[in-house]
This record gives sequence, C-alpha cells and structure tokens, in this order.
Amino acid sequence: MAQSQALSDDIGFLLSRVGGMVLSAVNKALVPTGLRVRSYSVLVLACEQAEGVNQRRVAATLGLDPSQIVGLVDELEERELVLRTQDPSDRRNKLIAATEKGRRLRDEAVVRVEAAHGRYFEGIPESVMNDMRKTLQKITFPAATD
Amino acid sequence: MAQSQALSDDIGFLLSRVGGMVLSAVNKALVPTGLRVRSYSVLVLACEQAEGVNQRRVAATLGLDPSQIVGLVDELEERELVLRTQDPSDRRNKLIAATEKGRRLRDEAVVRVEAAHGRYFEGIPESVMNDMRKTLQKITFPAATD
DNA sequence: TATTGTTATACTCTATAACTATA
DNA sequence: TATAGTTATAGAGTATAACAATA
Repeated sequence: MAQSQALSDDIGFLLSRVGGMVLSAVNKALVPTGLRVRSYSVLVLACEQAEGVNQRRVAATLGLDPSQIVGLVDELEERELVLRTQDPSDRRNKLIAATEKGRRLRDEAVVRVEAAHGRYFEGIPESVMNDMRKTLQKITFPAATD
Repeated sequence: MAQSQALSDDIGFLLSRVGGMVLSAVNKALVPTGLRVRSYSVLVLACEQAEGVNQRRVAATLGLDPSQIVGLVDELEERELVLRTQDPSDRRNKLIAATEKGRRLRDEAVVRVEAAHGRYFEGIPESVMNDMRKTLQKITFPAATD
C-alpha cells in the first residue's frame, strides 16, 4: 500500500503543505499590526497569564529553541507590548507579561487571524474541525492526556 | 469567542506546528537516502507518471516557486534518479521522469517516511485520519471537487 | 552540576525580480 | 505577448554551540 500511495494522499505532506499555506496567509493578514506569526504567538501567550510566562515555556509551546525567543521578546518589549521582569522566586527566570497596549493589539490581531483562517476552513463541518483540532493537540502536547 | 481563544486551540497554529514537526522528523528519517523532504517530494511526483511531469506542475503541487524546482531537479539528475528531457510537443516544457534507480530509492524512502509518520499518528482512529486527509486535500487542491 | 537566558554563527528555506528560449 | 525554465540575490527561519548569572 505504501508503494502505490500518491504524494497527494500523504498525510505528512498535506499537513506541512496546509500548515505552510496558513502560516503565510496569517503573516500577510498581520502586516497592519507590525506582527508576524512568531511575535503574534508570543504576544498571545503573554496575554494568557496575568503574571507572565517564562521564555522557556514559550519556547516549548512554540516548538522553538529558547535562543530564538530572545529576539522576539526584545521586539515586543521595544514596542511596549510586553514587559520582561525578573521572577522574584527564581531570579534566573524572566516573566513576559502583556501590557494594556499589548492586549489591545492582540485583540485586533486575533480578529485578523480568524478572518485569514476563515478563508481556508469555511465549509468544513464543525465536527470535523473539532476532531482535527483534538488530534493535532494530542500530537503537539502528548503530555496533556485529555 | 475569538477573544478568549487560547493559542493551543488555534487551528492554524496547530497545523503549522504539527506540519513542522512532521517535516523535520521526515527529514531526519530520510538522511540515509541522501534526500530531504523537498527532493523526496519531487522524486515521488516523477515516479507517478511514466512520461514525466513538467516542472511547473511540480511547483504547483508542492506550493513552491518554479525557480526553486530547478535546483532540486539538478540534484536528482546528478544522482541519476531522474531524467530531464525536452517535451517534443512543446519544447519549452521539460519532463522530469524517474529512472529505475530513482524508483528503487523512492521505494526505500517511502518505507522510512511511513515509519516516521507512524510515530506521530499511531493510536488515532482510521476514520479521523481519513476525514483529516480529505479536509486537507480540499484545502490544498480546491479545484479537485471530489 | 544543572538551568535560564543570552549571543553568535552558519545553514536552509522563502520570496522576488530579471533573463532566455520557445510559443 | 505570454509561458516554461533558469539565474541571482536578499531576507526570514532554523539549528547549534558557547557563555554568564543563578540555583
């Protein structure tokens, strides 16, 4: 069966292909905000916890090397969208927390991102989207047993 | 609803994330063949049609710019895995066709790729995988109304 | 000794424009 | 003039190793 499988039936090919399409569409949709997918993702994570997230956790969630987070946070910090503070309980940690300005930009950006997604996923049944979401979450975060 | 959505529920994020994971796993699995995902994909397409595919079609299927195909085909041609011949019916076209050596390497590579996929997708119900495959195909190739 | 964040570097991938040959 | 392939180049993303501060 592997022998006769066409490339267009290959699930890995399809995932990478659609992932790439969505990524570049979202990058285009984000142009007016001055964000890109990477910096947008960091900002969204910073908004999720009032006390802030440490860079290690951001790196793990995004699947990036911690060294790549530095520049992204630098950029957001310069625009005053996030604050980088030292964790008092462990001074090696830095906590990245969104500012009010950051939250406002995130809200605007989320709308743009959703609109970009819409173009790709409209017409697909809700149940199929939910199954796909759960499957992808299981693969991305195997620890979370849900 | 958009406002409260966490990044880990974002379907675009999940697709890009898993797409990237699979891509890099497949690249690692392909090391013994001397292929990478890109050149592997071109080889598989070249095997699909005995008469060969033109580079424009390869570019469209892979979602790449035609200029990026040139180097990939060069590489495969140097290893005698494909032949690049001129289409007699339209001499602007070049047809990329797999050699016997190319087909043998493809067969070996497919096995490695399937094994790499297995690690990510094992335990996911067949029906869910089929729905996901169909959904992704619909997004990638909207023309094929299937 | 191990961990967080940082810096630096080299490599791959991506996007774009311009050129040639054919139609 | 339009299309297939090619070349060249700049920018973005990726991977790795080494370092300082802290635990």
